[in-house]
Amino acid sequence: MPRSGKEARARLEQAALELYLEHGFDAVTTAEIAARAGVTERTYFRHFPDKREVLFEGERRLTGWVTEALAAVPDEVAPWPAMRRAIDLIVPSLEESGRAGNRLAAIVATTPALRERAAAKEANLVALVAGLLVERGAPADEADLVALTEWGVLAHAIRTWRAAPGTPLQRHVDRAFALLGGLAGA
Amino acid sequence: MPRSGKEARARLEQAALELYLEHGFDAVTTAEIAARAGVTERTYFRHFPDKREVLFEGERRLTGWVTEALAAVPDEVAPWPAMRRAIDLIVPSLEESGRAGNRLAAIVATTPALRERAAAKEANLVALVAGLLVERGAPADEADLVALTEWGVLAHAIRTWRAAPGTPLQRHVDRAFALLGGLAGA
DNA sequence: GTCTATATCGCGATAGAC
DNA sequence: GTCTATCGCGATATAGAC
Repeated sequence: MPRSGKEARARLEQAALELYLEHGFDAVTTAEIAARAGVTERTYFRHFPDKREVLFEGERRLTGWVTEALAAVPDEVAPWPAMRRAIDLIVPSLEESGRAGNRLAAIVATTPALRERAAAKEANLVALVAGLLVERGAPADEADLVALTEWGVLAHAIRTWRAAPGTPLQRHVDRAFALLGGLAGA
Repeated sequence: MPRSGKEARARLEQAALELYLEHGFDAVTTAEIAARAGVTERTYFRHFPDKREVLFEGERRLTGWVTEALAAVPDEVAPWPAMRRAIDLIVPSLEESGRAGNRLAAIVATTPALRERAAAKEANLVALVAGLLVERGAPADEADLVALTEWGVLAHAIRTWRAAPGTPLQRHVDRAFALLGGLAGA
């Protein structure tokens, strides 16, 4: 058996995803996940703090994308358009991970405990974005509002995209921003 | 000891709030809460599905306020201004429950498990609002975006209000909407 | 109301990896 | 040899079944 932590971690992720899809989140025990991954239950908890977290590795990648995207926008750009540009930058990555995202969303949507975790992750992301905007020189007040609103728009666009996957995500994003501009500007 | 369910429930709430404040959420067991409330642990779980929910009774009241407020706005009013008016209607109630809200926010902010629950509650509220807007005749798409954005603005205003409690909440709300209008409209 | 499953975590020992 | 991941065992508390 390979001793490298990475492999064990990857096998645990894979095993968890399969089992959760097969039997539903609630019907699966951490012991079963560990068994399928070929490690002990104790090892599971060394890699992941609880039964849920194993599903949110993709979310960690997302935080990386957001950070990079915002860093790629010149500091002179004001918070609102800066975040707007950052969103355009991460849209292609989001579009690529569409399949995996859908599969995950299906499990999460049906399980209250997972929806809680997902909601918290999103809140953390918004807080992260607000912090990054403040680092760029934005007032805390404005940074908070911009992060909250624009991330909300992106999340909304992703939802409408899932409902109409034929259209590119970027189109949905543009449409959502235009709609909001018309509503909030008046 | 009164056997009426309501009283027991209220004592459980009180006991939980005290114990969580005294020792922190993690250091308190449901058995201790039940003991202080003078009931058995089993009774705790009859009233609340888990260790966290006992803290979110206020949130339930909030959903009631929101529903009533939206119902009080004539159906002819378009989604965005309707929600805007509904927010103005619930601001006084929010302002009254300011103290309790602050005490609760302090516990929640320091405990990841509670922040998860709070984030999920907020997401549920947004979904509820979107549903109500759809019932009023709004397209699902627009309803989702309006609920998300305007509730976000309100949440933002509550945050800035907590940071500057001298100013009335309504002032913070108006300011936040004006700020968003300037940002998103351009 | 009792009983039990199971998620979570602490600790000392062991065994691959470098 | 020194890490560091894993193992094996045990303890506790939440949550749900009967």
